[in-house]
Amino acid sequence: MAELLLQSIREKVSATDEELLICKSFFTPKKLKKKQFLLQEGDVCNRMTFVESGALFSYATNAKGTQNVIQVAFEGWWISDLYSFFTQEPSTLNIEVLEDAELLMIDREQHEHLLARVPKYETYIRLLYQNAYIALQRRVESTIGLTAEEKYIRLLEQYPTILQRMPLNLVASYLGVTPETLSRIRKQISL
Amino acid sequence: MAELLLQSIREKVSATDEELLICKSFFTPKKLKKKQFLLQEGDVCNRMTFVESGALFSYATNAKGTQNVIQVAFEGWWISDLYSFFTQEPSTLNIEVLEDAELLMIDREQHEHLLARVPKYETYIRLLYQNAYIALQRRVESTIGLTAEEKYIRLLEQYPTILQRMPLNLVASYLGVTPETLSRIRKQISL
DNA sequence: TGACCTGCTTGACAAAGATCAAGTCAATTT
DNA sequence: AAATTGACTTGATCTTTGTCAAGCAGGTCA
Repeated sequence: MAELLLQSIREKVSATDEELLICKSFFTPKKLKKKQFLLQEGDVCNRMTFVESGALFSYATNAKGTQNVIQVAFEGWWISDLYSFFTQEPSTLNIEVLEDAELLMIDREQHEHLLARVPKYETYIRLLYQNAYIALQRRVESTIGLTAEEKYIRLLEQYPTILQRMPLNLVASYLGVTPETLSRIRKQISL
Repeated sequence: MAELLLQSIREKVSATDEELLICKSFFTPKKLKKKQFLLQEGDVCNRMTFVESGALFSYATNAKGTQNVIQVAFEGWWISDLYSFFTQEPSTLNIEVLEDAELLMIDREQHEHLLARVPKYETYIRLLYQNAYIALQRRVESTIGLTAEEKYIRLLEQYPTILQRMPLNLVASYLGVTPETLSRIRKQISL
């Protein structure tokens, strides 16, 4: 049940079968159903999670009570609140299941052990962060520099999957606009 | 001339003096004056840069021709266009000097060599990315979820330095608002 | 079957922020 | 000293987006 994780590691580093098996042994599987929570605001995030199948999303709730979608993770991606994970402070995020999911989880201690024991794992994690950072920076660029319509079009181009698998109110929240505005933008574009 | 870099490494990992010297030997120093460019849109970013002193900022230019500040790097921080650095595609960003700066630069080949030769360096880089990712995620959260005024106040709280060392039009651009709006917000708050 | 969600759309109106144009003040240039 | 430039502010107006209220279609539940 860790095919995707091992594949993800192999894509980024050249690990031996033995190293892969060691990695695998550090993870705990878990299944969650749609609408269940992997993390709730106020709790400490004590695991990093790899999505083997299904989909999850993380969001923050602002002063007005509106959800802001921070991240969406489909199969093959990781999700967690790294801030809470590393500081051990209570999280300000919720992580909710979007589609029934099979997960692989690793706690902080095991993560540290694995980093020390398998250098290839450290390289894998470094490359993960690197790519995640680059992707986020592009998101910041489009968030601060584009109109709602431009942001939507860019999302369509870059992550068409998101739109096929997420309800539009979450897409709106990911873009930082209201569902009404997104609805009007879509109408506008289709004409 | 690499005191800050070595200090930054020591803060994150326990490296021996020998390891630190090896790291240092892989970097090339360079000085740039205010308003000079470290990278121009269209060029490939072939170095990662550590700021020993001074300050730089990176920005993208959108369709309307407005600058969008992506990152600001004061002494002790890194700056580069990682997307271009790793893909070797032309950059869409400019990196400009905000205050006369002393830099330490490493090209991609040297970076790979150093990662392979000094495992502590890899750990250092991993932790850098990790922290940068966490910080960016918080920026995304405030960018999509808050009003202009709330964003400004949060910036004041989290990075008061930025406001003391950056002209307000760049702060506005960092926040994704016009200089006029920022000016009115500041007036509003001070009353 | 009917009541009830959920996801999405539409309309009227309000608010936030952008744009355009002008003006101030201090620092720099000539 | 006069002219220029850069950083910032102000006012009037326009555009974009948010808010509130309502409605609809499809799926689910009892």
